[in-house]
Amino acid sequence: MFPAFLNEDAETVARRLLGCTLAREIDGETLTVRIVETEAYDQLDPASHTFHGKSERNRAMFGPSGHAYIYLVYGTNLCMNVTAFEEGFGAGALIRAAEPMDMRTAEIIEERRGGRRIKDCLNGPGKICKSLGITMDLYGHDLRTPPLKLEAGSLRSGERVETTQRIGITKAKDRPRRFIIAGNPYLSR
DNA sequence: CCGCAGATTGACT
DNA sequence: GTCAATCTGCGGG
Repeated sequence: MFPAFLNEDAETVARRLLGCTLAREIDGETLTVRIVETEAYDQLDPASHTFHGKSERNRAMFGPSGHAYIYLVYGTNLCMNVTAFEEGFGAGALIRAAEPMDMRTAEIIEERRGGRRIKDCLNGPGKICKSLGITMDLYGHDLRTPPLKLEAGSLRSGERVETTQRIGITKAKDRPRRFIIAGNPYLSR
């Protein structure tokens, strides 16, 4: 089932994406991972790409919710956001870390990443895109449809959400807009 | 184990 | 020209 809360504000979406899954179809296989770390960004936030308004690069963030906003950072890394809120307002949640849902997914990712251990393949936004083969081809992709589908999910018993400062940014660093499943082994850093 | 610098593209307060 | 929502490899202890 596709999540029903994506029209909410960025913080709510980021928080509620924890436990949801992403199913990526690639090379005849389906890789399924579960989101364990996110960050909220929106138009009112100095650290957001949408802070200074719409541009060619960020236009997906201003579109309807539930689509992929993908961007290049540091010239070498791609990162993916799930767009949030309503069309016209630039908001989304950066997917920062995930865990594999099954052994097969873990094995294929390790192979795709040249034998690197699975625990070092999904613990960072750039690594997720690389491990799942997410490229600019999927810019603006509707996450209801293959080859990249977002599915609703929830926390398991005993799991709880923790809120912290964001990571890797220089502006508005202090804002507590990072959400994690506390203690999960696949968190970044 | 740790810390640091290089990579490499595109947007533009 | 500067700097970015990062990753990786390398060198030192």
